[in-house]
Amino acid sequence: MKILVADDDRELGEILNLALTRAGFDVVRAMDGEQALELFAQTQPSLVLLDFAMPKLDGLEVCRQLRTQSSVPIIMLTVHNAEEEIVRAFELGADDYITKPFSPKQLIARVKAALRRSGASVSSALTVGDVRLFPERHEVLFGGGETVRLTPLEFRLLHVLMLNRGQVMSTDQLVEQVWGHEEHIGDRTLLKGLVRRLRQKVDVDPDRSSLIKTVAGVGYSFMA
Amino acid sequence: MKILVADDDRELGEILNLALTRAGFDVVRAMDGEQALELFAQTQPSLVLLDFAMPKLDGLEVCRQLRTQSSVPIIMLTVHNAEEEIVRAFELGADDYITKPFSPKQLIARVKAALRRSGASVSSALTVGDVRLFPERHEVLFGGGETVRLTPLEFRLLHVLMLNRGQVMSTDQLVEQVWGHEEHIGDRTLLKGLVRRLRQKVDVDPDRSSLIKTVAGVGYSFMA
DNA sequence: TCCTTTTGGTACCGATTTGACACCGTGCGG
DNA sequence: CCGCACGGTGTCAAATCGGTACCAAAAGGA
Repeated sequence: MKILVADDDRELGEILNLALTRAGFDVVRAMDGEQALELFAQTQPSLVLLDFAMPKLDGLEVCRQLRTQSSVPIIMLTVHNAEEEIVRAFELGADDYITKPFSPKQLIARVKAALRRSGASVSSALTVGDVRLFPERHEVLFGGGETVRLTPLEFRLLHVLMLNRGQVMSTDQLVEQVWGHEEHIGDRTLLKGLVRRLRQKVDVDPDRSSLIKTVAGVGYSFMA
Repeated sequence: MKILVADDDRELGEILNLALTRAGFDVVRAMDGEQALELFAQTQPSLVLLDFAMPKLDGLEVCRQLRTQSSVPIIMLTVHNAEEEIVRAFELGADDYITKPFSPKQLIARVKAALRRSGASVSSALTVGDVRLFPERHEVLFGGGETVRLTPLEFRLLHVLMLNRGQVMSTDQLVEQVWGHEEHIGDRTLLKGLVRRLRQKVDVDPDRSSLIKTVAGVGYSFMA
């Protein structure tokens, strides 16, 4: 279970890191607000710990922006007696807050509680190489950050291929999983067309060989 | 989400009433301690705000009696420096206290925090970006302050979309959740019409792109 | 009741997506 | 050398999809 920690205080960050790691979480660290948003998009954590005071973008702004795209649990870290900040944070959709200083024990308890409340709304981002696919958003993101618009069938094909990365999928398997039913089995024409259109969108870099490898006489596989 | 406010000070009560209503809560008012107990039994609120000084039964006594029958969150309202009262209130099972005078923002934050601790769903008001939705009133409030009235179906659609912010909801999912059951599944016509009407009301700023993003071939998602 | 609001439904337009054809080059076996 | 199977490409028509306008039925309030 991944947790994104956004805090510019190196020392505090280390404490958080240690406590969370010891509790069995994977920690991803951001040192400022911009980086936090970036890492969120990349890593799709299950929970976010946000410090209020941060360079570039402060915690409130990060919170606001995260809330426009995700309902991930957000816990704010704040200094004592900052009522005003806390109120704003709740208004912007934060789930909880912890005042510094706090005990690691308390932190873990809050984190677990927030995760429990959020149910199992874990994001299932699929990453292969520098291609990331978000099923719940129907979106594909490249390492650089560019997104590609895919049609429903293109998306399903890519999804299937990425779920089975490295493995060769026979044409029949692919046809069945993409189109869903028997009628088209045995017909390679449709798959040919679809693979072509998908390659045009996905193979951004014309130098490198296609991400979708053809295995002659069998089918296709994604990446090597 | 209902909140019982027990306070004999008419002016203060109005402030409380307004602040809570604006935050999306339903307010039930009691003018004295007896009435508070009575209304509690009748309306079963999710939280109780209790003034210390009240006719018939004072706040402490009401608190004590409520605790014999319910674990509802209780927040006491007290004048400044009434240490003794505060200690007694906690002993009798109060969850939090607020000293008068207080800001509406602070009040809301405390109320939400108490509700959250109690395990109830945080707030009935749903905020995404600068759009806030009030379930009970079938109304949305924008950052600027303008409100828009929604019809029941429009409201349900927006509610579902906001609850799943950032995620793409398929047309079938939406149809099922808005209309309730199968009869209409597979029919996009109704949804088209509803989305259009909702957009007309919600997309106040004609410059910006619609808050309701259409994901071609799949469905819609709510973004700010 | 009458009038207003809300909802269901039809028709049409333009854009996108998809299915389907014919054709091309390559590699292989006879 | 020829024919053939296979995968890739160009192209295009048909189907689908989303948006809009408009209207009629249904529901709700005064």
